[in-house]
Amino acid sequence: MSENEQSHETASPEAAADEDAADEGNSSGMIAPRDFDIPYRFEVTAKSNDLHAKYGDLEDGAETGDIVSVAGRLMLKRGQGKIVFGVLQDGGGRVQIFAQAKTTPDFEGFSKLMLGDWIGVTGEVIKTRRGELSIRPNEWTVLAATRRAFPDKWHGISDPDTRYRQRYVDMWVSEESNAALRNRSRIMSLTRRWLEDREFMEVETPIFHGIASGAMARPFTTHHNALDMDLFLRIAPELYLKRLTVGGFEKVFEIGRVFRNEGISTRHNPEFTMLELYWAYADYNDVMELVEQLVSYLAMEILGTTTITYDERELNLAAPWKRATMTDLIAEHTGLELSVDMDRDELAAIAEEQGVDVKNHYGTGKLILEIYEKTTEAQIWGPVFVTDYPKEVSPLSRDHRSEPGLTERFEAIVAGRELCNAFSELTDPDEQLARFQGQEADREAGDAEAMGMDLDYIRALEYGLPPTGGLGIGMDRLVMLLTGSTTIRDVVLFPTLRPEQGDISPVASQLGADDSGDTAPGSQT
RNA sequence: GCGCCUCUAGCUCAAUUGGCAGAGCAUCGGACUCUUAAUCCGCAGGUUCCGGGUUCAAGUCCCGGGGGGCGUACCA
Repeated sequence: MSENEQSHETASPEAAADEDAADEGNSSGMIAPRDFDIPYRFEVTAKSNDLHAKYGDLEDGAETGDIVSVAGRLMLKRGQGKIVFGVLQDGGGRVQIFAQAKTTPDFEGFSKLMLGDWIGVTGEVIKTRRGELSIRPNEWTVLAATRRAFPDKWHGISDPDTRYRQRYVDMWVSEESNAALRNRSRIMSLTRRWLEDREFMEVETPIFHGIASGAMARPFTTHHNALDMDLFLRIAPELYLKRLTVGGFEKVFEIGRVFRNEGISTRHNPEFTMLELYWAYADYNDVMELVEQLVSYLAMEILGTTTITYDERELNLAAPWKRATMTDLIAEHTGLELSVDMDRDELAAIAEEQGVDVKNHYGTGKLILEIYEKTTEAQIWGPVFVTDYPKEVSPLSRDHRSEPGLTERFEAIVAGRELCNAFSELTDPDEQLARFQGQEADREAGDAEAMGMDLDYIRALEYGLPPTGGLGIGMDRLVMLLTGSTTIRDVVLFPTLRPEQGDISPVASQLGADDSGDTAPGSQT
């Protein structure tokens, strides 16, 4: 690139003499428009963290003669008369800009930059006498002039509402937010590569489903006009992925958004990211090994260790993880020896004693699950593979090879929370049909989350599904674990919130009052 | 859904029993050639979330509404 493209002796910002705008600057946090020539591109040759890595050992006062171009946001500024110290933050970190009056073009303009302005700086890598690695600008240019005051340079934003609504600011002023969100991206990327290295193939299945099935949850409903039909946003990709196994894709996975119309909490966002994986010829034991290896690999890559601290407690993610059956864990935590073969009413009485709200249609399997969730699950720090779930609560899992009434299903519990759900898949169409019918009965008994009957899926099974191990991992929760986040909103870029009311943008308010109300973009079709 | 908590300047926070709405940072003006949240001097900045009520007087108390947080229920 030529010098002309990125460098112009920056025009002094002619603050608009508009008095309204000036008033705004004080009362609303708005900054009057400033007049800069903004280039169309800027050639960056160095990132701050690379500079620290390369030049960290320079002696105080050293000059390198090396010219670099950096770009980012001006986060701090310290005027010192004929020197201005700026701190530029880019995608990697921060580096100081050492601007002297005698060497800096338009020094006056530089000293008037606002915190939050984007700038591009070209200059020599030096270390100041006081030992701070710096760029001494030969050229600089504004890349974006902020129209809004940045948050407190020390405290940042603490109001959670503002952090989630204005993530684009939170990301700059909260290092923890920034790191967690970047690590989320790395975890997704590492997971994909790890699976691809094991010959799993990534696929994309429909998000619009005619039937809400594959999990137990309330769906979101929408409508397609041309087909004049209601559709559900998927609650799980499971049944489509197993159709692909029927179709001969032996190792498939999907990482995608699923939608559940349920409560919002520190562990729940209405849309969240699920990894599902199907592995022909494998069983749930194979899947357990895969999970513990994947998670310990990710911990090593992200944190450099498998011994992590979460919620102030230590957690060892190194493989292999403990395996224990649900009933053994209940016995361990409560002393209760339970079995799906017990008398239903006897079990119901025990469940009531444990505080379970027993419904009439609950069988022994559902009662055991309820007792487990009430007494045991949250107590498990883990990681533990909880195995052998009752058949009654596992409509897609294959019967246990040796334990009647149970299935070959497991969940991994880490820090008292479900991290994944997996099983040896049910492959028999007659049995699957019977399980769906059981779900229909539950629905009629008032269970709004019962699984929908999917006859095309039954037809697919009629063509033959080989033995298959399947897995679903809540990726948001995995990211929480590996980033130390105790709320899912800290690992979701834009968590679901109620829409904001009122005057959000003074810039938009300049539009005619008639235009600003209910005419949302896209509302006309 | 329900319960508890919370909302004050652009940001972070004060304001005693109900008694003149304040500070730091940012902004604006000034000083300063090695700062590190620079420092120093000065100016300005408010629908105390919204709407009612009680009171001589409401940021504060009461009622209703809204946003958010936490817990709980459902769930991953």
